[in-house]
Amino acid sequence: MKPKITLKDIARELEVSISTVSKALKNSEEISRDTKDKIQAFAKLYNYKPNNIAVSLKNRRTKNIGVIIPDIVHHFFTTVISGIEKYANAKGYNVLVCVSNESFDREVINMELLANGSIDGFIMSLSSETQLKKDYNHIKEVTQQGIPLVMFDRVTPEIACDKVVIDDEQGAFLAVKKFIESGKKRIALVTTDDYLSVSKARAMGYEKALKSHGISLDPSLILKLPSMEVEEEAFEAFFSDKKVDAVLCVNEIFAIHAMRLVQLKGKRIPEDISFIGFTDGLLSKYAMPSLTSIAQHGEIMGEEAAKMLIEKVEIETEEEQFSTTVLQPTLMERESTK
Amino acid sequence: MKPKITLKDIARELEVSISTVSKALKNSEEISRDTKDKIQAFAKLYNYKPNNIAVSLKNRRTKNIGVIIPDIVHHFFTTVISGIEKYANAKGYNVLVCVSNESFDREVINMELLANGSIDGFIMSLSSETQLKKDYNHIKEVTQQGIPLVMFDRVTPEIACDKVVIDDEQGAFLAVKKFIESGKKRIALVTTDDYLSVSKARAMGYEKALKSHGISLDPSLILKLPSMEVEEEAFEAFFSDKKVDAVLCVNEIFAIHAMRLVQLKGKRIPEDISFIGFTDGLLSKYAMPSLTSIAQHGEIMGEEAAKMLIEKVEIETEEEQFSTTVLQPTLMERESTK
DNA sequence: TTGTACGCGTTATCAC
DNA sequence: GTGATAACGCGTACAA
Repeated sequence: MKPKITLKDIARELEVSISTVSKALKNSEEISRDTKDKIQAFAKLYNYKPNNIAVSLKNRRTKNIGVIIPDIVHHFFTTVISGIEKYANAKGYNVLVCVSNESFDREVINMELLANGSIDGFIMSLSSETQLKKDYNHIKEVTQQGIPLVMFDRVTPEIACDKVVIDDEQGAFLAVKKFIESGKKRIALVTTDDYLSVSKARAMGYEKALKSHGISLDPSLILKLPSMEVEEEAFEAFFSDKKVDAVLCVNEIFAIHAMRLVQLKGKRIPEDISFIGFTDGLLSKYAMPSLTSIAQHGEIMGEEAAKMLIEKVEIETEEEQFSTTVLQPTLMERESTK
Repeated sequence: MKPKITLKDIARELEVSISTVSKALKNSEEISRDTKDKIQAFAKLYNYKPNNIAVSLKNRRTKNIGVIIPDIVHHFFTTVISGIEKYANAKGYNVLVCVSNESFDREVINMELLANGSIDGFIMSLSSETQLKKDYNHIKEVTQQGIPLVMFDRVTPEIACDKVVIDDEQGAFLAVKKFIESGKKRIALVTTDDYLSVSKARAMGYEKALKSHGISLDPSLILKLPSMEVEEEAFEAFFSDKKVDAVLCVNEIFAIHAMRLVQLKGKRIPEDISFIGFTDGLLSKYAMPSLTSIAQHGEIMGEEAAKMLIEKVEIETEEEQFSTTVLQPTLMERESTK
């Protein structure tokens, strides 16, 4: 009920001009000690704070950064947001989060909305639908307008911008290597369709690791799900059918699910069958048995992305110099392997 | 590269006035078909979109809503955000998420920042530190400025505003009732210190259920942790010491942890000891055995909060009529009870 | 030392 | 039918 006070209000009340007030509050040398004191005291009393919107309009800088992610319920993305928030807040930026919900349309709508002045730059990870359609026009428009963009995790070579990813291929490689070194022979891969950039890279790491250890690839040991949804029957069929002694899953949910299934069938983990999953989240940590997993270091990824973005936002030059930061995954060994 | 085009640019290019352009793009009747066509075509060609910041400044409406949560990595809060986003986006609002990280100072900073014009209203859940300090001045200031506020989950009677909570007491009551009806006698409670509003309510439901079934309260069966961090030794001590046949935990992490512990001690779940946890998240669903839990319906909570907020934001009247929506928790029965 | 004037991009009112 | 003007709140170059 006491609306925010403006420069104008102070000026009227103290019978000075608006610019005097403005300068006084910035402690400008131009203004006399006396008037400064008077104005500053008054401003503090009424708790004056400049209106962000007006400042944004004037500076053409919002101090907001827009984050577009496919999903907020997945642990990995929330850790990335944490990292972004941490760095951005420290630099005085707010974070505007929009969720595309894996939908191309929502991604487009959100980006267009935010691009109209609400933010100084974007950090985003592609929705699966976008990766499927391979339609990146909405993103190209944004970059053409000169709005800085950093992509993370789910990226595409079609867009020239800064990127932060983990070495997914290397992550899968490490996992398979671990299996082989502990004597496993029939190593399965549970993944999603190749249109997801990360799944593709992980599949490549899987193949490469087998090859480099002289094990030939058996395509029947690869289970490809159409999306990130767990499909009960597919799992059931795959695991009753195949004889495998190790399983690499592209996310922890697949892994937990599969572990459950084989345990119900009376197999022991890790003696009969070992498991490794991507995404080192709570599920991995608290699973029974706990799941060895490939940490994607989401928080670091977020910090790094925010750092890259803010650098671009605050720099003046027009030079188009983009870089890709590749973070190294780490294998977190737990009970599901040995 | 090609900076955003403005009304002024169009006006200059087409040699008409700015106001003509503005009206033409709003399809005003005042403007002739011809000029409208010309202007609209030009605008579409150059992909004109009004600048949100300028519109906000003019309307004193940002179409942004600020969300302040203690933690973004916890599943419950992300489901709430999902619900908020869903409803808010449908109504044309953006969601600005800030994380207080359970810190009083960050909560204050974030609120003050957003309150200076960046948002039309707040949705928030108190940080634990704020509940501990019982200092709500930053929130009072915001409401006194006339900024609408909806609190959810962790609320306080000290602030007059709309609220959405679940009936935590009832949730705990349901859980304990379930235990008793399946023949359990020595029912433990694993909770946090009382300053967390929800923990307090849950403890009350626990006591009430025992009492109403003629079981006397045994304080030694209550384990109080100082925070939401798992304290290994405290768990260890509690579960080797006490003889209990059922455990209610105020969050799923406590529950999973405790289940792990007793399983390693050779107890069978649910035959020897049953478990129920709050927060029906992924951990509950995928635990071994899966955890019976009290669903807090975060998404519905978020939608409801967003609905209440946007109603207040869009209504003109000054009447101070606040309401509290109490959602009913649901018991999701899984393998950890029977 | 203080005040005037202008611009950021938009919209609404009023005059021509 | 079209355009000029003021206003939203702020900051700053320039004038007094």
